[in-house]
Amino acid sequence: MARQSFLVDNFYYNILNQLNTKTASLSQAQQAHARILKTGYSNNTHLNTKLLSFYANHLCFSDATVVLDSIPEPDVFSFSILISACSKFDHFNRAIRLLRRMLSHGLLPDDFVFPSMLKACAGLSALRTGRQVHSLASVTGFASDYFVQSSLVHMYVKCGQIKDAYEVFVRMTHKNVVSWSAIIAGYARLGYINKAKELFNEMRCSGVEPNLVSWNGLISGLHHSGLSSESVTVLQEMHFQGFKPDGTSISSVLSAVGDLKTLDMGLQTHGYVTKQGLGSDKCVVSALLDMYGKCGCTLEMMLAFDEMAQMDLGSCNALIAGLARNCLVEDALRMFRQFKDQGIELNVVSWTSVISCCTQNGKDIEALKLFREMQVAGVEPNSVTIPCLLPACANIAALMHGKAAHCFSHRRGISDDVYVGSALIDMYAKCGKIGDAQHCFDMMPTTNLVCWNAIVGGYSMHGKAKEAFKLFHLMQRSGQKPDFISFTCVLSACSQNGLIEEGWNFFNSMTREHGIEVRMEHYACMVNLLSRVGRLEEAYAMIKEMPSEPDACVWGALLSSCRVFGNVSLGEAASDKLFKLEPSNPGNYVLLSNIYAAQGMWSEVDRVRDMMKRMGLRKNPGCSWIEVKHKVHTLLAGDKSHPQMNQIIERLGRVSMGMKKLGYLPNTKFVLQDVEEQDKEEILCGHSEKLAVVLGLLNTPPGSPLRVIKNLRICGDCHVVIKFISSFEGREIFVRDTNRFHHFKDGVCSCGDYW
DNA sequence: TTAGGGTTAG
Repeated sequence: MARQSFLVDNFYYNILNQLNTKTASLSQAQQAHARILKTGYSNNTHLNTKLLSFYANHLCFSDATVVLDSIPEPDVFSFSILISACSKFDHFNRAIRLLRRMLSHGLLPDDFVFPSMLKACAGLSALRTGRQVHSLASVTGFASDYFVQSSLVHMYVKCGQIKDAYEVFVRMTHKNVVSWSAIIAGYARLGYINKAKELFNEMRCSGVEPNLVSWNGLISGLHHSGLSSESVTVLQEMHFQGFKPDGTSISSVLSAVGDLKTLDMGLQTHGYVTKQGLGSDKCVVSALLDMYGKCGCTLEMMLAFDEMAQMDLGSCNALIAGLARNCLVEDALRMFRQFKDQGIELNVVSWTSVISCCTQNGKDIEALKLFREMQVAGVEPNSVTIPCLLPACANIAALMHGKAAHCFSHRRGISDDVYVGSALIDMYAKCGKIGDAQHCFDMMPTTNLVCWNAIVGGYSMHGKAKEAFKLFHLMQRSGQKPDFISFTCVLSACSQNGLIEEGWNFFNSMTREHGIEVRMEHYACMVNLLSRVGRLEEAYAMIKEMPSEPDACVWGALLSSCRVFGNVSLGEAASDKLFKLEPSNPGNYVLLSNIYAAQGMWSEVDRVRDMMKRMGLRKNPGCSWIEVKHKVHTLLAGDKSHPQMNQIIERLGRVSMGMKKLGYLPNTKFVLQDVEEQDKEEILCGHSEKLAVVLGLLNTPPGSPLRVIKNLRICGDCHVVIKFISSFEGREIFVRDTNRFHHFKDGVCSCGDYW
């Protein structure tokens, strides 16, 4: 008996020794686990607790869950070990799932579980769950616990609910430097600089001296709220007060300096980093690269990267982002591949950076390929990756890929994220599925400005002005103030629908009622609106009164309508400006040429062609064909015995010959047949600039009937087409290029295989 | 096993 007891004790201590968190390896722990199961010790509370703790602190959450599952009646302590580890290592969703499980066992959290739970809610910005945890803490009497209160302040701050945070804070009977720092950082993070500074002084008056963390909280808070120059000032003040900036202070400030693009200060800070020996701090180095990248100093950035003492993933990511930021797309992709080939374990930030780089530079297919590669590499996309990927789906109308990303977000529990939700709304709207966009919006538990703008913009894109206005007003009633983007959306809806009165109301209320400065895009919408209804002179007057020099969008809007309404003189005026602003854009020349063609001014058409030749631009024969065909349409609709008819048909023949040489299909006969049977009209063109012409054909004045186009086959810039889907309601549209095929019918898009 | 500050992706 005594011998057996000795063996048991020996076994027990051996196992405990094997589970010593500091010295044991994972395989040792797994061996110990196997021995426990084999020898029937799986009911031993002490051993199970040790195992749980080991697995949880080594991030082996699935093994830890197996242990928890094996405990017949797990107690609060078992749960709290796992929950606190999940919180500590940022596995916040898992922590919340565990709390729910714990509650289902009839167990209530204690003063150890509550802070971990609140940290998880803070990390996820999960306000609703955070409030539930707060209620539970009140009911169970833990809401007055010192640690719980500090965690509550932090949770509300991270969820952007500063009033709730302050309410908890003022009720705290014992405020220490931790709670003070949390509330100060909170106010600073939300941009309340005066309140943050006031609280900072109040803390000192109450006898609590700020520490380095308090200062750093203020600095980073100000930077995050966009008050970068204030954050630099606070750093200087902190230095003056005798606090030596550490790596944390410098990382924040370097990021702020980058935003301010104050290279001088960046160089000085770099000097401080070297002098203080902070160059081995990984965050500081990443921030340094980021600063150089933001200041456009890619060479200095590369140099700083090469000088790095130790290879660091964060710095690799900062380098990729810096190259991408400076439009060095190929370099960014090359570095990414190089890091991968070197065996550096790229993380979600690396993959997201490079995907975002592709999406923002027109490499949509590449972005989708990288996303797939990322998943094959076993890197889990997150709530930042999805909003970076979705624009690629939207740009090429890859609805199936978009839907897959939606399902993925749903499975991973990130579809509630405001950025994911907004990107989904935008993707569905651009793929012609406004109903699905609305559904996504309706399903969002919390909405912010970005979500509202996405849905208002979606309806606007679809030409559904009434719905766009309704949501715009609903947004304001819900307490969300509109910004300049919201106004661009509603003004765009007005311009698409020729709603002059509403357009002026929105335009005038922007500054008067909302204090929002009118930007170039708002003027472009108004000029577009006025010109599309034929008020070309008014549009021109507005352009002349603009406070800043109009850009190509503004002049382009006028020129397009000049073509529609056949206004030669204004068209020439707009073209003159556009030729200076965009000398290499063939679309502008084509539009002017169209205006001349519509008037039978063929010598002028030739003059434009010569201009293009001189600029080295090739006018695609497809444009000429459309241009002439348009003229034939117009004439046949009116007087078939028009005196210019022969001239036009002759020209059409010449154009057709030119097209034939280049492998284009139509000939005179075909076109004339086509004119007689307008329902069978088919337009073929090659590149995106021609697409503008095709769309221009459809861009008839509001109120006039749109010509019916049954089949529209376009090769090129699909994104532009998708924006116009609403105009094609009830029609079939084919969008093709060498890699893919899209078919739109009744606003529904189906795509062919990509690769 | 519990609370506050940092860089790189939107």
